[in-house]
Amino acid sequence: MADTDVFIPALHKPTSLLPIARHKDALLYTIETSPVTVLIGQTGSGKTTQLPQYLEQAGWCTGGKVVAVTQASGPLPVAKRVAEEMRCQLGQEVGYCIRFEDVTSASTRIKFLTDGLLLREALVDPLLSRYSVIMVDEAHERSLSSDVLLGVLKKVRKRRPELRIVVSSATLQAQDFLRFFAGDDVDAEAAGGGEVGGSVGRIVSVEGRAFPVDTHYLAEPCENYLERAIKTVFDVHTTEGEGDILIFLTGREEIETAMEMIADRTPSLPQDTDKLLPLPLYAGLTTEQQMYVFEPAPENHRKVICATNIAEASVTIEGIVYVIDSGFVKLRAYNPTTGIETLTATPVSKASATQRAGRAGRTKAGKCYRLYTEAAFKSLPEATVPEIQRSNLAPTILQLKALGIDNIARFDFLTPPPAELIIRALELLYSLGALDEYAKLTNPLGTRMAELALEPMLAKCLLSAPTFGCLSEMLTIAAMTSLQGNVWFSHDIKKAEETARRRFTVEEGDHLTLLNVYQAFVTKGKKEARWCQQHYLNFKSMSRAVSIRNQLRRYLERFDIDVSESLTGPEVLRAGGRPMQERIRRCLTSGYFAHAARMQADGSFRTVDGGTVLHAHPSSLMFNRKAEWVVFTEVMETGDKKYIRDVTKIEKGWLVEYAPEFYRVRS
DNA sequence: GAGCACTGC
Repeated sequence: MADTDVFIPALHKPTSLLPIARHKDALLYTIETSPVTVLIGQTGSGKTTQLPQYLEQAGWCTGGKVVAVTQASGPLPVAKRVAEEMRCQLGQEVGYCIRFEDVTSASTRIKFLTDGLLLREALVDPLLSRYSVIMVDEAHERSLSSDVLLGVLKKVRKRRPELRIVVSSATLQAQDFLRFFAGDDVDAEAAGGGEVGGSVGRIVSVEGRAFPVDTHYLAEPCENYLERAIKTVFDVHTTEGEGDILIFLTGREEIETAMEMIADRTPSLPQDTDKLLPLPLYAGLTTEQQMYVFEPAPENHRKVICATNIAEASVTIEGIVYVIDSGFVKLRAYNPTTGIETLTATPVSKASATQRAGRAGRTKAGKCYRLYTEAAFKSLPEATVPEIQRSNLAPTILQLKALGIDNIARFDFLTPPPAELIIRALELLYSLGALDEYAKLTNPLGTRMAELALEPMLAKCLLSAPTFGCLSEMLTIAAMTSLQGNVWFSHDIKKAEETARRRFTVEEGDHLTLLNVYQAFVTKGKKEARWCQQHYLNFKSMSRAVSIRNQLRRYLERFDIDVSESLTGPEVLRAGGRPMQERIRRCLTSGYFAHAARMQADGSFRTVDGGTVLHAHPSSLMFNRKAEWVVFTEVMETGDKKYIRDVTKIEKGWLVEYAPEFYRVRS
């Protein structure tokens, strides 16, 4: 959760002491004379907070121009700090922009925003003409949107030679970025390291302010890293000095096991030693639950934070002196042949392992214990495979098309995605009617789908809803399914939660149930937190659904689509007397026909081609109900099972009715 | 019987 960053104590140190201050003149000179600057700046160098201020002072904001800094996540804390340093009110000279919050004004000169948002701005202003400098922060993390943004900026630069691009990166990938922007430019190809460069770009290095970290490896590979991690915790605790411990694990289940193991073995500690305080940290926790890891340990206690990858870059905790690295991370990948996403524990990259170790050296010299051998470390890949090479590219391609980039194969990707990913995405977009047979964006369907902040299949449902007469309902369903599973409160409550959920159940499936939940929330629940608590619903998620729904409604109004708000009562939905629920299910079929499956005698499902066995996710109504044909919003493979989420009953005939071509090809 | 991390004019 992005707003956890709010709890990180600000580093109120004189800014003149930050390492970057010594490089101010050199940096400004490089940016002045070179269109692209790759800034190598370690954590604690001050690059994100100081450089924008230097640029503003140096006159890069004259004539109403703006310096933009894109962040992978949570621009608010950085913007807040810079506003404090500049002694201005947030939203005036310094502002930020996230999905539902535009805290900027006419006087904003430095704007922090997410890279996804800047890409969306390019839809309206393709040359991003209000910006004099665009800094892409943490570009080495290689998120899908920052990669696409860099490709777009490369194009923009050719038509706006005065634009300055700053790419902030870790050491490892700096040359790649420079080479990318240099393109065919022979000059820059010769660019060496350090502070030299060619005509297009230069690299500037700013040292960080981290303490040394002493890294330890296992002599022999271990069989069970969880067991080994716990042993290491107790070894550190009994033999090493003060300081908290951070363990990198792969997921919630592992974290819970680790915490139990620590608690179980704590009694074996000698009476007079300090106690261990195990704390969990993963994205699935609420903001309140995450807060504990930021609080100092009570007297005579040592914190042991059991975290997922969230602690690698997104969340910073002060006071960590010992890091224990399992060497694994769960990564999402997309299989273009089956169209199924997988979530599997994978060995980390060297870059990741280095970043994890660095977390031990933020307050003083620290130690990192890697639960694998040095040989194993040496055989790790240098960097994680960039998202763009392992994602469903349908949303990305739709966006690129909307930006006027028609030839996707020739688009300048930092690293090109595999052809199969592009082909699969083009096929899907064609079958949805977003692209024509020449792979051109259709109008109005394709252009509207690209503008909606929804994944393509859902966007298609929403845009075809008026013809089914269920627009208001589909707006709600689109908002609710975009939340991705945080609607119900955690499953430890079990029985009570099941009973609560049953009140909202609509037999035809999860989508209609979610619609029912939303309608109850805004009517009976009066959008109140207390009502949510009574019904085991996540108030934050429900409020977010309201925001998303409003945003989607505004899009539709802009498309001149009539949005009359005639919410259907649950009685009508449940009566089953065909009207609304059938129209909604037909509408869902018109967008999710590629996600259809048939239930087998044993309760599992098979895809239409019969090739893949799927299981209803235990959070789905269809987990313990009978259906024949269904459509679903998501399929994910974890462990050895493929789970479908948000499942709704349909009629077989509807598939052919709404996707004749798609199903003719396959039969 | 159960999901890494972010995010969208």
